[in-house]
Amino acid sequence: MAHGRHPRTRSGGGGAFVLHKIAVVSSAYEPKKIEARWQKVWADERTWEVANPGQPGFDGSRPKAYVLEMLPYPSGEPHVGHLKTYAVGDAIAHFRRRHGYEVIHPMGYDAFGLPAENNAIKTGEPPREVTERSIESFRRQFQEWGISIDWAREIGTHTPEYYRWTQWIFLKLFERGLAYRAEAPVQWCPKDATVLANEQVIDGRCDRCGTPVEQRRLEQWFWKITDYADRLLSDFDLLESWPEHVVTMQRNWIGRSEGAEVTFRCQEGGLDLDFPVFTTRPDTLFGATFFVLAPEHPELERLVAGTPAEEAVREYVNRVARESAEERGAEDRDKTGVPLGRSVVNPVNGEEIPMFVADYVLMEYGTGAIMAVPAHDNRDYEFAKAFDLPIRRVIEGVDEETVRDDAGLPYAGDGPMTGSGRFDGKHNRDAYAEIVEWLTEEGRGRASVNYRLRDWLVSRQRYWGAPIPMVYCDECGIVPVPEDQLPVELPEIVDYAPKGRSPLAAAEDWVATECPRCGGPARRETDTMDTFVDSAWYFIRYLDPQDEDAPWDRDAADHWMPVDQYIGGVEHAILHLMYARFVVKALADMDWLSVQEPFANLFTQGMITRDGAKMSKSRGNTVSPADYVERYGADSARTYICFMGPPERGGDWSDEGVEGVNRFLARLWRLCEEVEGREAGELDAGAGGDARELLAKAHWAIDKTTRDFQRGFQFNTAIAAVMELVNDAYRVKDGLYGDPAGVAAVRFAAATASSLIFPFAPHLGAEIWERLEGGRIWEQPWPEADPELLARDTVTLVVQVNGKLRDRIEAAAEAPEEELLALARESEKVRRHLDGKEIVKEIVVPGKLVNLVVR
RNA sequence: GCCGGAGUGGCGGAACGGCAUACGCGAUCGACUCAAAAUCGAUUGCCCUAACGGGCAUGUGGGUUCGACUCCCACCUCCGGCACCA
Repeated sequence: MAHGRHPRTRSGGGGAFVLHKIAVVSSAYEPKKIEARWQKVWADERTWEVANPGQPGFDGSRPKAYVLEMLPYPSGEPHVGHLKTYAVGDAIAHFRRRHGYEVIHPMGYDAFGLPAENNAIKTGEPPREVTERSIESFRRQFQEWGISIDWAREIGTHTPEYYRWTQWIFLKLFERGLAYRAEAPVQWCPKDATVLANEQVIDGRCDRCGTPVEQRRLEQWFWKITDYADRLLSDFDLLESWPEHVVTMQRNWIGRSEGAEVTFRCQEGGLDLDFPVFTTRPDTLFGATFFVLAPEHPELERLVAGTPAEEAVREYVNRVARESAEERGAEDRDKTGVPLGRSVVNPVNGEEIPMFVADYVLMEYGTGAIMAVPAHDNRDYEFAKAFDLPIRRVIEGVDEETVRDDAGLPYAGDGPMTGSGRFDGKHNRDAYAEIVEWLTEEGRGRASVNYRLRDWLVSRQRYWGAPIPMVYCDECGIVPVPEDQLPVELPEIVDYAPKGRSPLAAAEDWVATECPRCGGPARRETDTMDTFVDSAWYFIRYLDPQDEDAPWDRDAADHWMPVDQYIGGVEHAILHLMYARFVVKALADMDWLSVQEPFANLFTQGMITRDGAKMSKSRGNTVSPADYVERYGADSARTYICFMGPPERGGDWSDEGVEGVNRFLARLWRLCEEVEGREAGELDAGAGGDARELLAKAHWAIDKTTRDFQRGFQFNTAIAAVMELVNDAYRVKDGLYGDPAGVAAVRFAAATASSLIFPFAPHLGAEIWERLEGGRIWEQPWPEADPELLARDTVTLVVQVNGKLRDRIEAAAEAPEEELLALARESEKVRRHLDGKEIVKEIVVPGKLVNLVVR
C-alpha cells in the first residue's frame, strides 16, 4: 500500500461527480456560506451529542475522553479569551474523536456573580434578565464559532435546577462538619459591601473593584478546606499532566511549614496564661530574647488591664485596626510595637523575656504569637534593633564571613549551636529533633505543622448567588433546610444595593419561615454563596444535567470522570482549581464520587493582549471576536489564535495576522476548487519527480502535525506544516495537471491539508473533504504517515570544517560512512579550507553531517 | 526577598547537541491589469565584495564538546506568582 491508508483516492465511481462539478466556475472562498452550512448540519444531526451508560446510543466500545474548557462567566459578549480557550479545546476534542475516542464536550455558564448584580444596582434591571440576555449572545456566538459542543448538556449555574444541587452540596458538607459558621477576622470590601475570600484579596485590594479591603470580625460560613491541606498537596501525584508552575503556585498557596508548637507561660500579676507559639526553628529557642503578640490577640486585653501599659497598648491596637491590609503589609515598613510590661518564661531555659505587641505578627497565621529570635530571623532582628533589645547568637556560622560573633547577623543558615546549654556544639539540624522530643516529654511543646491556607469563606452579603440553605431558630439554633425542600429559591426583589447585610434580608416574606425541626418561627440565612462554589462542581453536573432526583447519576459520573483535558486561563491556577479539587475530595470521601482528582490533565493558555497591553474596555483596546468572525469567518479567527504562538504563552493580537491566516485558508480553498474540476488518476507513489515529492510532503505534514499535537499542543507549528504543504502544492501543481497521476497527487495534498486543518478550521476542513473525498471528515480516522514516504532516498549532507558549515552535498540516504567522507573530502569548497592542513579527526553522523577537524 | 517562565531578523515566532532564522506578518521587485485591489511569482539577519566568496550574529561573560539557541556556571533584563507566614 504505497500511498498510505488515507485519504482514499478517487477513482472509478466518483467520476460522474467530478464531471458534474467541472462546469462550475471557480468561486471565491466564502466562509459565511460554508460555515452556516456545516453549523446547520451539526445542529440538525446533533453530531456532538454523546449518550451516558445505559442510554440508547451509548458506545461503550470506545475509550472515553472528557474535554472541558473553563465555563465562561456570561457578561456582555464573549471576548477573544473565550475564543482562544474554546479554539484550543475544540482542536483537542476533534483530535481525540478522530483517534477513536468517545468525546464528551459540554459547556455552560457561570451565571451568578457581582457584575450582573452591580449592573442591577445601577440600572434596576434584574440580574436574571441581563444574565440571560448575555447567555443568549454567548450561545449564538459559540455556535457561530462552530465549537463542537454537546448542547444537550448545557447548564446555567443560576437556574434553580442547578443551584438546588449546589445547596445540596452545602448540606452534605454541613452534615460532615466541613461547613461551619464562625466569627472570624474577615476581609471586607467597603465598595462591594461584602466579605471576600482571602484568595480574592490581591495586594490588599478587592479582586473585583480594586478598593483597599478592611478587616472586620464577622460571623460567616466557612468550608473546611484546611482539613484537606495535606491531601491537596500529596495528590498532585495523582495528576497526569499539570503545568509545573500551577502546581508550584498551589503549593505556595497552601504553604505547609513543619515546625513545633512551644508553650511560653506568663505567671505575673496573678495571671497564669499559656502562650503557644509556632516556630519552624525550635533549634533557635535558646536565642529567644523577647516575645510578640499580634494586635488582634484575644489575651492582650487581660494582660494589660489596669497596668501602666494599658493606655499605650490600646492606642497602638486601635491605630493598627484602622490600617488597611495593604498599608500593614507594605514592604519597607519600619517595625513598630509597644511593650506590654509583662514577660513570659522560655521553657527551655527558664528565662523571663519581655512581651510586646507588634503588627508584624499576624493573628491569622500560627497562634498569633511568636518567640522572637533576633539573631536568626530578619524581622525579629529589625525589631530588636529598633527597640534596642538583646540579640543572642545561638548558631555559629560555618565560614569566615559568618563565624564571628556579631557579624553576619541575622544568620539564617546552619551551623554548630552555642549558648544553648546541653545542645552546645551540636549541629543545629541534629539538635532540632532532640529539642522537639525534649519539649514533648516535658509537656511544653510538640511537633506541629502549619499552613498558610485558611478555611474557605463561602458566604457573601449579596443578592445574585445561590442562597445558603440554612435557617435560624431561636429554639433549635442553626438548622439545615431538609433536602426535600430544596431548592431554597432566590426571591425576586427590587432593591439590590448592598447595605452591609445581604439585600435578601429585605425580603421579609422570604426570610420569615418555619423551623424545619420544631415548626416554630425561624429566619432564613440571607447570605448567598461565593460563585466559586457554583463552579467547583459544574463539571459533574454536565454528566447528567437534567437529573431531577440527584445531582448526578453515579454510573455516568464514574464513566466520564475525571476530566481528561481541562483548558483555561492561568488566572484560575489557585482559586477555582483548588476549590474544585477540594469539593471533589470531600464528595469522594462521602462516597458520592469515585475519583480523588477532578482534572487529570490541565492546559493553561496564555492571555491575548492588544498593543502589548491587557485588553480592557477602559483602555479601549478590546478585540470583538464577532467583528472578525463577520469579516473573515470563524475558521480564520480560530486558526489565527492557534497560529499566533504556542498557546500556553500569551500573544499580541494583530489584524494583519488574521488576514494572513485568512489568506492561507483561501489559498487552500482555491486549490480545492482547482483540483476538484480535474480528472484524477490513481495515486502513484512509485512515480518520481514532483508528484512523488508532493506526496512525501503530505506525509511529512501528517507526521509533523500529529507529533505537534501530542507534544503539548504545539498548534502554531502544526498549522505552519499545513501551510508548507499548501505552498508546495502551489509550487508544483501547474506542472502536475498534465497527467492524471499528477492531478491525483495534488488532490491528495489538498485533501490531506483539509483533514489536518480540520481541528482548527472545522468548516473549511469539512467542506473541502466532502468535495474531494466525499463523506464526513470528523468520521475519518486521523491520518497516519506512511513511513516509506517519510523516508528520503537522498539527503543533504552537511559538511563542516572545524564545526563551520562549508558545503552541502546531495548523497544517497543509505551511503556508508566511507562514502560520505570521500564525498566531503572531494568537495571543492571543503578543500579550500583543508589546504595545507592536517585532518586530525573525522566525525560522521550518517545521513546528516560530516565534520572534518583540521589543524 | 523567595518561587516560576522568558530573552533569537523590522515584528509574531521555528529549530531530538549537528544546515540558526521554518511558517506568518511587514517591506522591495516582477507578472496579470488601462489602473488599482485581489491573486501568482521572486527577494528579504547584519557587514565586506562588482562577483566568487568571506566575516559576524540566538541578552552578557565564562565552561563542556569535533560541534552549543540547545548542556553547565556566573551575571543582566523583562514577565508572572507569592511575600512581615514566624
